[in-house]
Amino acid sequence: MDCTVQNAGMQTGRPLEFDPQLALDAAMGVFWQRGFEATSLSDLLAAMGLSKSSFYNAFGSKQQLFEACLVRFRGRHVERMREMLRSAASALAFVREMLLTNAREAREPGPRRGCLIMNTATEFAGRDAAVAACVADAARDFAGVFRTAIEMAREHGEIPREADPEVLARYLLTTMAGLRTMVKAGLPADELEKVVEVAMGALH
Amino acid sequence: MDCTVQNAGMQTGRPLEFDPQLALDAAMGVFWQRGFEATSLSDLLAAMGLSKSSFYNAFGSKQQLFEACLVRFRGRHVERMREMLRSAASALAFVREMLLTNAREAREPGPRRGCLIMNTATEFAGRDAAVAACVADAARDFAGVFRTAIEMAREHGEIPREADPEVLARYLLTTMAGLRTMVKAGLPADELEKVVEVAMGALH
DNA sequence: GGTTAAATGGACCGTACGGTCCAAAAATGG
DNA sequence: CCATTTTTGGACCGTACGGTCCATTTAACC
Repeated sequence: MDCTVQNAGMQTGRPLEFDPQLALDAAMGVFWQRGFEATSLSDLLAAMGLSKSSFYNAFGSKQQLFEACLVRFRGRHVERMREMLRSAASALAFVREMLLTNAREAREPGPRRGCLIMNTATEFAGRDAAVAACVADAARDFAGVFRTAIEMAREHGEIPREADPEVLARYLLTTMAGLRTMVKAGLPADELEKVVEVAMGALH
Repeated sequence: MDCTVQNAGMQTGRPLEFDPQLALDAAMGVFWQRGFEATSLSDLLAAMGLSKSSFYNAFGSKQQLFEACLVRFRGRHVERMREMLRSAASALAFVREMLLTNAREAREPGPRRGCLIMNTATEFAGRDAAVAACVADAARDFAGVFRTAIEMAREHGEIPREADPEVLARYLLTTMAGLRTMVKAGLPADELEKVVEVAMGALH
């Protein structure tokens, strides 16, 4: 990130040999799967394909990299949510699909990663203010998309007019976080899908 | 634990100088607050007031101690839930109170610990089978109490007769986990209390 | 008070951690 | 092909990790 900015202005000399964005993605994957504490520097170097020097040149420190990953994750997933909302048959259909997507991680074969933001809220947010801020920002963004969906649903009469979009949005975010936790706790996907239907019942 | 069992049979020689249960409680507190990875052996020794030798004599290893803490936490909190249910004005009142208790952690001044079981599900359960089993067992117990409450509520006509207690119980557990995550993410208590009311709406 | 069994403090183990530093290599612009 | 600028690998830093070991102390039983 730093280096990108530096090089943007005027560069002579050897250009970067790796793609910082790609390296960031790789790092994000590791953090996502293992969390901050359990991820060692070597884990990161291996995943990113960097030497230690390049790593510190480009990303500063483990924690700075982590924060960059949080920001990247947030941006990417908020965008994905917005796309889902745009292409959904209805606002409520989007909400259901969103929750189901979370529940269905339990069906995937590999390890359960959950959501990087929620994982971080649980593991790390209490100990570092900067990280806590990243998490809070991301949570606000996610809730914002839900809020938009709720407002749309209200316009279309899918949910009662007196519903409070802000509260319902936070409720949906809460449910999402809960689903991810239950996936990690080992509940099977089909039971979580039933839970989603119950959760949807709170909207009308 | 080991030593307790050993000593139970027939002991001559010096008796234990610390209370294993108390030490276990102290360790649980540290793990609860910081998680497994972020808790160092010295943290544990300081909190438990033990020397390294006594620690390993009595508890085997950091991870064995952690699993013992999980079991203890589970037992204690399931019992606490059962008590709450017993002394509640109604089954639904218990459910509401339970969720509100989780939401209100956001109002407490100190650091947010969440629920040791949920924290562990998020941080650690994916990496160790024994720990995952502890988490799954605890989740089943918690859900069991909710299930009992739902069945009682159904008997008393507080919720529709056609409700599925098993699914609703899992829904409540999911909501609980979500609330704890949102507390850690920094949402204020009064907003989470509104979320609880929305969540209760899914029961009827 | 001797014997015995267990707990105790503290030295010690190798390893891995996150992070720094530097000399050498390499790719661009002129 | 030279000069410049940056990357690069790898040596190196001190620290802390989780865990082992042992000589000593301690308390209970006879």
